[in-house]
Amino acid sequence: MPPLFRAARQNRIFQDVVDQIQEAIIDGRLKVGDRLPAERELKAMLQTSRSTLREALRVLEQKGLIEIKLGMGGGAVVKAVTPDLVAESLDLLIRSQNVSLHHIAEFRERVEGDVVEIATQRMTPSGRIQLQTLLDEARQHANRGPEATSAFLTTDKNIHLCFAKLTGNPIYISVLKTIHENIRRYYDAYLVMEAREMAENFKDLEDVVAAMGKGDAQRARAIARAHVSRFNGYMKARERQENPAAG
Amino acid sequence: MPPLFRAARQNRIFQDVVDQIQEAIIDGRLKVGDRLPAERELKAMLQTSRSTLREALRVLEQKGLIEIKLGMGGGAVVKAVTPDLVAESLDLLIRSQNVSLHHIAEFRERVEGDVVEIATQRMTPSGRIQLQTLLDEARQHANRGPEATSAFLTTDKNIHLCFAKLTGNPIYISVLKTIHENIRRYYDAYLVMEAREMAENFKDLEDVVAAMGKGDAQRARAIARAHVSRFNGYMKARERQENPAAG
DNA sequence: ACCGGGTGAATGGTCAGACCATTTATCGTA
DNA sequence: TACGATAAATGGTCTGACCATTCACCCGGT
Repeated sequence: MPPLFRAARQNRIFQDVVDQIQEAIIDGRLKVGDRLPAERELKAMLQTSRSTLREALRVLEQKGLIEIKLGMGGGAVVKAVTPDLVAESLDLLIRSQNVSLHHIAEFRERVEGDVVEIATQRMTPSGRIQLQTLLDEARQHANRGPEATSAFLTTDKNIHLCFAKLTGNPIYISVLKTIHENIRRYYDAYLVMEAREMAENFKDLEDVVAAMGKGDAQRARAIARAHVSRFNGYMKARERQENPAAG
Repeated sequence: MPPLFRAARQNRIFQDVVDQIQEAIIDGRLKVGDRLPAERELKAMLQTSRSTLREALRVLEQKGLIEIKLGMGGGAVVKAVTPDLVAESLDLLIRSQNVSLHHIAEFRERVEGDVVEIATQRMTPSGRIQLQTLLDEARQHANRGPEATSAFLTTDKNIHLCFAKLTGNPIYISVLKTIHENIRRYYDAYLVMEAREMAENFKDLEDVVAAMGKGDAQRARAIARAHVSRFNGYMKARERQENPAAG
């Protein structure tokens, strides 16, 4: 077996270290949960200094590839890559005002429609049960009125994520997770739903699931898209209240 | 005016430094193009050591918030936040999740359709010119036959990215960039197009652009989707040749 | 035998100071 | 004036030390 790492050489040595470890993770020589050698060992393996090595570890940590724990028995552990970093970078884009809520909304509207369409074709018995459970949950929150807005939104999100899981396509799952993480910030900041709005939205969800149950993918798609569109409408209305000039 | 930075204190000091500088960038106290003080000055301002400061700079660089240049007159310069990091992290996610070509293809087929539909509604004069130029390029590659497969694929990619830019939605831009980067890995590995296939594909592109020119968004969408679907068909065929059992 | 606290070792986090490599400005000379 | 040598500014790397946190182990008391 070849050694896990070779000596690091390049203009920026830490970049070479990053590349080596990242490669090892992506092609599976390092698996999730594996622990990297201690810094003082690694620096010997890579024939570099500890500061250089640490800069590399910082980058890998920021990329979400490893997690570093303190103290004895701590160290760098290979992490499962999650949509978190995508969400974070999207968040940065949004906050630096290069992406607006409108952009996310436009994207989401179509993606959610697609997801529901595919999910309908791949419905499973256990999926039916999960959706029914989530739907019951949503109904209860909706009945409690505006004070339960946050709880309702959480269940709403979980229903959409359940659709995504039904597609079995990890891209849809990651993309939808990312969107919901980002969009939720706006909802929490601005959105308190009126009882009527909650009822409307709950009915949307109910209708989507019903259409999915009948295997009517196109109808499910259309309702889902309208559902998301309605949500976006609420947000636009709230935005106009905040900043009428933008309307 | 308050000092730009305060002394850094927290469990992980470098994290505090990252936060401070990031805040300064996001809320506009540091603007794009601004140059940060030299490391030896910054470390004094933040009352920290140079190694700690440098770990923070590595993180900010990785986040795409600053760019660091060597030599005299170099240093850390605030960068415009671009969708690149979103694309990169999405890429990481896809690569580490063993996402199959099938998953990418399924996603791409629908997204490309959406993109073309939106782009049609937002066509610009300069967009028309760019597309026409790219189309001419593609025609030339197609005429050269199979040996020009790679060049044709590159132009094909550029045309799709041009569609994405026309949407004006950075999310579509980063998503499409990522998709093409990932899918290209498969194409380069397997795909050599026959002359007939290249001709078919070129005609698809020509038809899409024509429909877009007439403002027929739905027709453009349908052709684009079929175009991508055809591409995916080629790949599936090639996969079967490699591994008949999977067919 | 068991429990609890103390203690030390492993490990990441920080620091200080030196030197190297790259880039640009400056100055002197042809 | 033009060009080349030189110096200064700046990031990149290295070394070695010490601090802070965590956990396993051991010892003593019950």
